[in-house]
Amino acid sequence: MASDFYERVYAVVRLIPYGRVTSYGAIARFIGAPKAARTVGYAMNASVGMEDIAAHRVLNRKGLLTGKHHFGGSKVMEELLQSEGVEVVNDQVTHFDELFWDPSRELNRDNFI
DNA sequence: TGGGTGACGAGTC
DNA sequence: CGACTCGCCACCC
Repeated sequence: MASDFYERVYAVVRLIPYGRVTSYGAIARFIGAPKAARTVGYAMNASVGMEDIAAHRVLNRKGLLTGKHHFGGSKVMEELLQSEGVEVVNDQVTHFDELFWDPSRELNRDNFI
């Protein structure tokens, strides 16, 4: 079975609203492992193939599509975001600060920890 | 068991 | 600003 850490990551990713984005670090903070942002990315890598995991809505702290190469194609991630109305230019989400969805601010931590 | 790795982030220069 | 370095932590040989 997947580790509890992975389960928490997936649980948060599943709650990212349509057309919104967040960052690996934000998820890491929310699940109680603020220093494990890299591991969150590792967990997302393992989520490739899970259709209920919107991994394309998770970016790095700058709003850069750093994980696009893990989507099977270099443009798949960008197309998924654009299909949700998220504008992407040069592998970067425009208006990232407005589209940013912070789980530790929008969610109740008590439901996860 | 030990060591390398990476879809990151923060600090420095 | 951008480019570099270092720390972090779960996971895979």
